[in-house]
Amino acid sequence: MDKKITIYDLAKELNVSPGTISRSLNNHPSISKKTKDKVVLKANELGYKVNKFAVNLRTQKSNTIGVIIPKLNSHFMSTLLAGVEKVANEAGYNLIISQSLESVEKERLNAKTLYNSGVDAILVSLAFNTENYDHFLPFINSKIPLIFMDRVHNLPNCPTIVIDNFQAGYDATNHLMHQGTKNIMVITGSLKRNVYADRVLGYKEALKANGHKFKEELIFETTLESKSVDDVISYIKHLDEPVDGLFVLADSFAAHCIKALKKENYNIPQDIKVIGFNNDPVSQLVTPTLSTIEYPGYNMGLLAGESIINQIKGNINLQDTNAISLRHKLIERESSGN
Amino acid sequence: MDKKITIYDLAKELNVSPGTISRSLNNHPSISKKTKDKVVLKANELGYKVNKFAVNLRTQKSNTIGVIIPKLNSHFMSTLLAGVEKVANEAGYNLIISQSLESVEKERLNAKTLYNSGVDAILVSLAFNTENYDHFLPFINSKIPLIFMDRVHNLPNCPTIVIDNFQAGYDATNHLMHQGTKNIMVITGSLKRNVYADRVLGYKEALKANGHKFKEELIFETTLESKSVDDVISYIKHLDEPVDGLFVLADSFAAHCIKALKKENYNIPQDIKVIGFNNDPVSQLVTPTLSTIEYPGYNMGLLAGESIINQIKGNINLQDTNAISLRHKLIERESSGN
DNA sequence: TTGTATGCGTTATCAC
DNA sequence: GTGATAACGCATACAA
Repeated sequence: MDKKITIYDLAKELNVSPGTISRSLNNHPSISKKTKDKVVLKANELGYKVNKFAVNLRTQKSNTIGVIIPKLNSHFMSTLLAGVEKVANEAGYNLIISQSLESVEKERLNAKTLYNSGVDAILVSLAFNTENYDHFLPFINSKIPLIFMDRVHNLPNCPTIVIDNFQAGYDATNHLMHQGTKNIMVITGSLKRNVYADRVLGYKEALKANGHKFKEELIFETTLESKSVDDVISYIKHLDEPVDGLFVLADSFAAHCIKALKKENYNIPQDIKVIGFNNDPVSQLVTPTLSTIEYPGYNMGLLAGESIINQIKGNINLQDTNAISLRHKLIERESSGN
Repeated sequence: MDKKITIYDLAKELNVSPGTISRSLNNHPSISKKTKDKVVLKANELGYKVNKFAVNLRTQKSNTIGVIIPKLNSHFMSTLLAGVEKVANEAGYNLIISQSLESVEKERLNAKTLYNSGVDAILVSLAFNTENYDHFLPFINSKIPLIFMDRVHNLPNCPTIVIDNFQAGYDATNHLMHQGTKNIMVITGSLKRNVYADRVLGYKEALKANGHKFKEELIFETTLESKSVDDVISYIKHLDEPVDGLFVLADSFAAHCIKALKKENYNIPQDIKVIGFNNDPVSQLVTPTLSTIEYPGYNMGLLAGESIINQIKGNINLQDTNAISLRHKLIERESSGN
């Protein structure tokens, strides 16, 4: 375990050539079973371990997949990542994970670092404020597979994995209206991001379908961080026409809103019906329990992992899989009940 | 952006030797500023980018830190990781993250993979059921820095970063008793892990200090997964002497317990006072809000990152930092009130 | 089926 | 202050 032993050592030890050692270890078809067995045995005996650095240099591959996500410590993201990790791991790939912390600058830096690290592929979920996508060009130009997950953007040859946010927004809004709400406010994250923008579009469409008029002042854009709750509440309190429905595009923030509203003596769901998004564990733990849209984070991760590995290995038809859309589901709980 | 350009290309282009290029790019002191500038300029012009694979092979370093944690999708772990990532990133290190999913087998596999990947160091938080630590030996023998975070074990030359779980357990129990509880039950994760075992020790000590007798049947070991809540509740219901205090060693599980108890018509905190652990966001969102022990996950991550990088760079005295203990804090909320 | 030889792109040791 | 040159450890094209 002290000195590093190489294929040359094995070669000397067994009186064969280094090439034979290399081929044996890689299970190359042209090597006799006898030789292979001999080599593998000796390798184990001497505690041989391939030098990945050399392999990487030789093959110009790293067996590594880069990941850029906004935040590690959100339930959705870490669940998604757990899915990616599972698949990647089983396929023998390592994950290099970096977070943009919702800032383009950091995202740009991360992209550069990952590119320079020589990742074989990259998985991205965009930051709140990304509007320019040039930092992904190196990957595209170098034909390094790039897949967007959840927070996506259309770039040539970059598949996307999403849910139908438009339909989900529609479903949530529709549900609230069926429960009798007339004046539904939407609390959203950055509208630069498809996940939020599309849900808002769905919201608008649902209003229309139910014969309601869209009012700009009922869209409230925020960072969805807990500290912003007060802004939301005071905004709600000062609206001319009282809000009776709240569509919050993240469960964790919805939970904070519910808590703050209760403190202000609003009854949920009697005064205001609330629906969230994500089916975060917290949605079942708040009082009242939170209606929400189920969001298949883990499956999204699995799928992203599988897709990117297929792309690395080249066994995929890009045309076929330009956008994968997963199924969402409305979950009715107490916060939107009657 | 098409063809990869190397230091040889730059050398030819500028009529100097590859060595000079390399030195210039690495800001070697023996190179004249004039040459350096010239080289850097040309490098940018041609879009030169170092080949990390070659650098790694040459230096036998990867600028990469491996991480093994039980689960990505827990608030504490992802927060801790966010801290590590921040430090590592700033220091130019990449993180290769893998999860054991609370299984030794997977942990062992991950360790092997990371070792073979040639990580420069490794950060570990142990799985529930790890009892044999041989899979970490290769790192120790190869003098690859290894630091345990939170769920730790004492191995030679492997510093640990923890909180004082004994004291925290003591504090939590003591608090409950000061609130008037007489019969406190502990819901714990695997007692093979220091984080849980030490808290239970603290619990026992607090009992003793308050003149109470320890009863074995008041320790309930579980996976702390939400599906196990029913077992806990039915156990509680069938105890001879009614439980009036609950010390749950994870907030998320405590939240589930509270919910289940309320469903069984227990009043919290009147019938049973509850305290959790971690100060997970959910602790502020449940009703009643959950008393807990603040757990500095992010700081732990920062510290782990800093320590491991110091160790990689060799500027540290191992003796001095064999165990770093961070400060915890009791947070009193409604669930343990009067 | 196996051996030989070269190159992957750097860094580092000697020279000069 | 700069240039040659030899590793680093492996995979592979070409020979045999």
